[in-house]
Amino acid sequence: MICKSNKPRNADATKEAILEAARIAFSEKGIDGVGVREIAEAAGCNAALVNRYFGGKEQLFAAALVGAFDMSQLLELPKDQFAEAMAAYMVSKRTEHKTFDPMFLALRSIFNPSAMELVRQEIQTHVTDVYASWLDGENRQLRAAMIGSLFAGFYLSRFVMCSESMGFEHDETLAPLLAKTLQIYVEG
Amino acid sequence: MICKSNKPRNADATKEAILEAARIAFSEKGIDGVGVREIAEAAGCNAALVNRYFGGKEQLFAAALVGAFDMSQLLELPKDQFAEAMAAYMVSKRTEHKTFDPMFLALRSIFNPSAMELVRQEIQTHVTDVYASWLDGENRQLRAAMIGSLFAGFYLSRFVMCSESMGFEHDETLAPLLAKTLQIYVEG
DNA sequence: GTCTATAGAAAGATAGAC
DNA sequence: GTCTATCTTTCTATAGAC
Repeated sequence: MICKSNKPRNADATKEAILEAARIAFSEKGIDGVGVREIAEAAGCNAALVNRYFGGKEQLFAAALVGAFDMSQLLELPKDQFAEAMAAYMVSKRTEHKTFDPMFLALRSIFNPSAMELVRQEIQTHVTDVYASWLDGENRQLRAAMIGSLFAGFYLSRFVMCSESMGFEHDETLAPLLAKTLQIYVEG
Repeated sequence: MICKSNKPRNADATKEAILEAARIAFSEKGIDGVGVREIAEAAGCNAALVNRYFGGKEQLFAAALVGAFDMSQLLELPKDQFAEAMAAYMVSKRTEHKTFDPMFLALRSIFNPSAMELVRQEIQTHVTDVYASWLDGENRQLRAAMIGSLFAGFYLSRFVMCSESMGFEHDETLAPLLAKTLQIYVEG
């Protein structure tokens, strides 16, 4: 039996283990679909420590969200290659169980009002604003938001709803369709 | 005080009241965000009747989903007017509290595995298949799914996440952007 | 630093009274 | 046909032992 008696351990290590377990659990089930007991168990510690170190479930979610989105990779490309590259990235993306997935982290908790506000701010600052300042021309914020919106809809259809019509066997026709769409938002 | 003693009422009327209350409650909070007690209260009856008449919460959700999607309006248009008309519809769409909204009904419950399966089938049959058979050319299923995906992403950004960048003040620039995107899927 | 134990609230479902 | 009462489970959060 593990974790039965008081462990002589490092608080930072425990805190990090809880955070990592939370990122995975929230990605998989959303903030309302997982309990602190479950997260604590995955982290190999007691549920009381979750509240001890993070103050509560909502604050744990906020901590899990910090730095989740990193857009730097794709935005290093020249603008005339972006649409095709992002389309290729989208169709090649796969999801695995029991892993941290920023898009799932955001999507699966977006209907919880408190979590939604946290997600909204994080995405605005670390996704939309970043895309907007990378774009040229008019209506950058709007076009940046449309890129994010397209990605979210795609994720929903393909990985959440598991629509047959968007299955992996259609990747070769899907990619150019996505690229054309993205090109509209890049051009403005 | 209302509904305190046994009411001499019609079972069909009660059942219908529960169903209507469920459509609104599920649209607003999703299947996991609302309890049967709350739905029963809105319907003006007792919580026990929900299970009595529908068998349980999940079956109530299934009943609420039946016939929720009706795409016939937009598909009466000629194909060369569709993209613009649908874009206009999308930007003009508003949501009110305490109303039945099919898109919210689907979206807000899609992360519940049982509800997701029901939603998936309903959308496949009554949305994607309908669009697909209306479209011409190759890859109809995929293009139809992309139209739905775009709509879902738009709904998420604008009405769920309430992104500033997609606020109503941008409708005039948003509409042509959506229309161009939709035109890609109509043309194929 | 970590755990046990429990308070307190809310949920889904059901048996049975009226 | 409708309601009351209750069983059972599950959840967040916390007090306090070790």
